[in-house]
Amino acid sequence: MAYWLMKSEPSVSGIEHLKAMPKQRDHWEGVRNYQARNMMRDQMKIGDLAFFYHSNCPVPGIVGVIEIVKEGYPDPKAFDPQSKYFDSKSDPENPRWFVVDVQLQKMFDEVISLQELRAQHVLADMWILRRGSRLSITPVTAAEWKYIIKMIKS
DNA sequence: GCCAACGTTGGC
DNA sequence: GCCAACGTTGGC
Repeated sequence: MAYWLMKSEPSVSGIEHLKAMPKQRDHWEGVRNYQARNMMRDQMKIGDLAFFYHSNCPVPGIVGVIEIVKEGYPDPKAFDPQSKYFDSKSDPENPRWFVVDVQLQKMFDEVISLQELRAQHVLADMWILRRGSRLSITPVTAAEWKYIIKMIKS
């Protein structure tokens, strides 16, 4: 079983949006980066857990835990000309973009902020904390996962 | 294949 | 809004 961190902008689709969905479940749409695509298409497995990260907002940080409940399949929005995620170069016969389905497992009472994460020296090598890191889906090690889980404020 | 120009991300 | 760091595009 693997661990991940998945970024989303709360103004576009934050954890509250997922919480409001039927069964608190939704597909993770709109990823248009090949590295992140490859992870969704090839590596994410049912039962994997991911941190839900809010980016580009007043207090960026980890706001909850989600579980992968359906493995990679073509992103339907890439074929929908009405969608902002439409990609004319994505051929249904050979899809370019993929999604996974996720389900909310835990929403934290308080955000574990980027600032707090940066203050933990043991997390210095974490992907999200590396300089210039922009990738929207990144792997998390088991050690990082365990450490961050202990930072949840109850 | 190189690389300049451009677009995007995302913290601050 | 600024801007550093990346990723993508397209001419050559």
